[in-house]
Amino acid sequence: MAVKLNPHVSVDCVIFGFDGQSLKVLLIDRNLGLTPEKQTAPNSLKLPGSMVYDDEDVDTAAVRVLKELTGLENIYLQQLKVFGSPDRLSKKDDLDWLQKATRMTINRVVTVAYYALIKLHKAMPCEGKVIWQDTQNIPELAFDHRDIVIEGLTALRKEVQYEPLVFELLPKKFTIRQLQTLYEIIEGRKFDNRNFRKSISRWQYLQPIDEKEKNVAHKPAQFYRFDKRAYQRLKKEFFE
Amino acid sequence: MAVKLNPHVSVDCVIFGFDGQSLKVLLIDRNLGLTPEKQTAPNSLKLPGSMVYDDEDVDTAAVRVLKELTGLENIYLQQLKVFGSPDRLSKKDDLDWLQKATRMTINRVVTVAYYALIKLHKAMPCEGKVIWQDTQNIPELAFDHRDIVIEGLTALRKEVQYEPLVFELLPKKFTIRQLQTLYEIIEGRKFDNRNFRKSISRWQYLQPIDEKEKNVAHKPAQFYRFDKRAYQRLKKEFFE
DNA sequence: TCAAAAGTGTTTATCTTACACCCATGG
DNA sequence: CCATGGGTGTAAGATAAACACTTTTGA
Repeated sequence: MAVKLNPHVSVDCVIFGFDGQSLKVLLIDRNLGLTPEKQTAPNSLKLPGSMVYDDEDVDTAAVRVLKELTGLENIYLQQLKVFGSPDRLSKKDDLDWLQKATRMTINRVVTVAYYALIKLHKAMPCEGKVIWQDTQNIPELAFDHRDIVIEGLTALRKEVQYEPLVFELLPKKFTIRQLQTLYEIIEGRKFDNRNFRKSISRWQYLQPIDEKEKNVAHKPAQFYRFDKRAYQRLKKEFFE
Repeated sequence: MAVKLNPHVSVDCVIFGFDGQSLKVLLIDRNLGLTPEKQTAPNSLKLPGSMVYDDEDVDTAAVRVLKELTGLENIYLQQLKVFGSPDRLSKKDDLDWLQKATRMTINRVVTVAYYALIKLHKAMPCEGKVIWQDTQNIPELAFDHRDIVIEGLTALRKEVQYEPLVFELLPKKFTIRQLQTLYEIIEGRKFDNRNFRKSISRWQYLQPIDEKEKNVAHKPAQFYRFDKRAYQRLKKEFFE
């Protein structure tokens, strides 16, 4: 076999956000700002991503993509899966776009997919350039990015059972109702509010703060915060 | 930035086996069969792996490595994690070995790690060429392979909680005691035998067969088998 | 005073844990 | 007949699930 054995390596990020009503995923529209004749048809939406630079750690590349796009650092970020099929670039439009965008001759890209959780209200720097797509309804996307998003949703649904990931999606202060709604959306089922409150009342790292809702036409809700230090301490104790 | 952006991509497999007493991981000794002056010092042990061929799916490369090494197909195989630090090849011995083994000039390799579960008694084809290392005691290995093994153990311990992976490690017919021992080793804790039997008695996919132990100096144990079809049917029903 | 969401307890069923003895076999 | 591991049940505590009314606020 004549070997070249050097595919390009990229990272792609499935970035989740929660706006209070639904779970969203961040997509980039390749056509924004282009004249119609230059636009890519028909699947112009893609995940944010980048080639991995020479001498750059793969995980670091994912952090860089997040930073460049949202301006945020210290974001919850996990490797999801490698998508390494040789026919990932089989759609001609995608391949053309990639060659133009990178100004390189590219035959193959192996991508490392990540998923990230952000506090949506904080990520405003990227406003205008991006689309927050509802996860209930993911359209066809560029490359195999729709598969990647679905894989990300599956991973999130699994992990949320064992890790307090929801607090990465909620604002710093939040109500029990917001917390419950988020769990309901991610898990795709409803909870009894009393039983929900009972179960979370055992979470010592969930702490009421000295503040309530204002200007609401009903009994104002107590705000809570996630005490990350307490969580890490309790977790450590548990493993001893 | 002057970009080359084309690291080599490899796969490495953490292959677990269970011999009835302990959990083992398969390692390759690079020095076997070499004269002393040609040997790599001092960490000659490595994980089985390969470069990903041009036009070869990354997952397929992992399947190929398993097939070439053990002769086995249809092995339980999962992506574990990508190890993509640029200084993975920082040990000079490792880099030298790699250049010789591949006959290529290589600066960087991004590897996709997998973990696999095999029925140890079946994997005899690879006898002699490999070492089955006890997972209680993983020595320093080539590259970052020790980190990869530890990551594999962590993933196995987590997954075994939610998926019936143990049956991939046990022979086709096995006793409840073997099953319990395997869980105890993987999870690193002891179970009460009565409570263990009670909990697994609910597993409809665990079926007694018409055979018992022979030639044992005590009451012979009942053999059981894992009914994969039943498991998949029950799992499907559960999600509806 | 009404509408709207917040917050609160009890009962029942299920699951988990702790614990001790008889059974079948080979030597 | 003895040594060895196989196999069995019960009671107490913890957890999960079902279910309805009062409270506080703004309009």
